[in-house]
Amino acid sequence: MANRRTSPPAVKQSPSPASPWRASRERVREREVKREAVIRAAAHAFNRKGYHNTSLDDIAAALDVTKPTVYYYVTNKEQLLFECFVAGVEQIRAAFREVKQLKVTGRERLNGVLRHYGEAVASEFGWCMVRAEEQDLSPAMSGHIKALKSEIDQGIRRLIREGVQDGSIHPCDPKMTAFALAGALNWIAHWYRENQSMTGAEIADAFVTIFENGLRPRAATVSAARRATPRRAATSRQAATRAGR
Amino acid sequence: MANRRTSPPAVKQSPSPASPWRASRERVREREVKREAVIRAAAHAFNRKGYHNTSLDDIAAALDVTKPTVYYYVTNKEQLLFECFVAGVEQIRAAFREVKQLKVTGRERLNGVLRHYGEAVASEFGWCMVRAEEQDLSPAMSGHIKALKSEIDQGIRRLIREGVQDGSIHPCDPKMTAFALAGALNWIAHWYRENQSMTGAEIADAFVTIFENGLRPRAATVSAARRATPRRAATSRQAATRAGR
DNA sequence: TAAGATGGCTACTCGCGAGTATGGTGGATG
DNA sequence: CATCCACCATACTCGCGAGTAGCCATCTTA
Repeated sequence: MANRRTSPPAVKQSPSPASPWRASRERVREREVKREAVIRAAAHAFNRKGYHNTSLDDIAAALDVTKPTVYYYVTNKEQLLFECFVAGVEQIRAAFREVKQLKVTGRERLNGVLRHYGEAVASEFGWCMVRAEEQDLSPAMSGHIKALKSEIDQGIRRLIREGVQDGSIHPCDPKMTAFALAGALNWIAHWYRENQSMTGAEIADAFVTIFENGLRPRAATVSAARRATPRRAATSRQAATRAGR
Repeated sequence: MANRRTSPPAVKQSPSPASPWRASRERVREREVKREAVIRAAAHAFNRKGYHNTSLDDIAAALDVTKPTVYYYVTNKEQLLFECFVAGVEQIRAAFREVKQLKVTGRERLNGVLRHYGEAVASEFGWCMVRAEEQDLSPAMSGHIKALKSEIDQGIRRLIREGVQDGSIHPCDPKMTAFALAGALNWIAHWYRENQSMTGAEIADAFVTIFENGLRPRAATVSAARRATPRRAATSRQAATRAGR
């Protein structure tokens, strides 16, 4: 029941071009594409108008189809929200896995996760991930969501503890600090919209810099000269995180 | 239409104890008490179950009355949310007024506001203040709310700028910093519930400390010794904030 | 070309919840 | 005592939106 992706392993190469299975596999793939389009349309609508103010007719209209068509791909509205949530959270879990490899200080690993976290929140699934309310979902799915959220929270706390241990993070209460950091990033979903002057990555960078420094002025080590080139940290990061640019 | 409190100036002393107006004034006062009880009950319900999952029958039941009674005191559900929002936001505006008097550094004034802010978010109206969605309200009220939110945002940015100017705050982008700080505090409304191990004030204190220090370790000035007595700031503050430092 | 599978649409049901019409009670006022 | 008003309940209306029943078109496979 949980896994409805009944598609076979689905190798990419087609050994016999005229295989009678080709058309069938093509159909399965197209179905999955359409299904994902429904999820994305839902995320987009939830983003703009909120979960409760979005009807399935709205979502269907955005796809130029009718409501029963949407129900052909998902079982109900609740599941739609859940899938959006999972899509968003998966980006963050990936960030944790990625960072786990690196052998740097705890603070740097934490920063890496926070940057991905911020980007994910600013992405199209950010709203759903952040604002999926337990009250809006059945107990079963609410449990799933709470577990996933807790996993992320614990992961952040762990990174904080490790950073404090290795001296790269100022001594602090891991629980409260995790709440503060995650809260600031989560809130991005409330005010950020595409077509803003900054990208999600830029905002995440800015936040990480703020968290690092704190409000109280620093000694001369990091002087005001840093403000002129705040992108320094960013550029050195780009190569590390997403193997690119 | 906007101001429905038609009660007269309502002086407290009653010159003629047997005045024929006494009963009338008493009634007006009782009506206001009941009206506020409705608002509080609504805030409580919104807090627990969310705005959309709370029916006016729920609110009425919590007060042991019926729905028409609720409608006798408020015009509609939307106004109910709006009043809760205003009640929450008023606490924060009060914090700004209070802090305006003090002649201390910008950072200290900012901290004062942030502490009140955090307390307000953790209070019973916190949820409504933080989560009043523009989409759930009519354009008119949505405009009101946006204006009030913007006022607070601008106030925080101003304090940050002043702190940077007087050297009490590390140079930073006021806009992004304000978003980060307010976001972290706003998020408290999502996870904090009464009967928690910490009070709202304690959480606000913890957050302010985290913001001040930042993640990167500080020089010996503020050493790990601070961690042993994190409540120091709290107790010394209690007398300060309410009734003025 | 027949038979089935797949995908989609039209046209419903149905419950929930916001908001209301109307009537009754009890206390203050003449 | 008659009346009026404040307050509250019973018993509705009514629209919206989630979810469904059942039919039609098209494509696949034999």
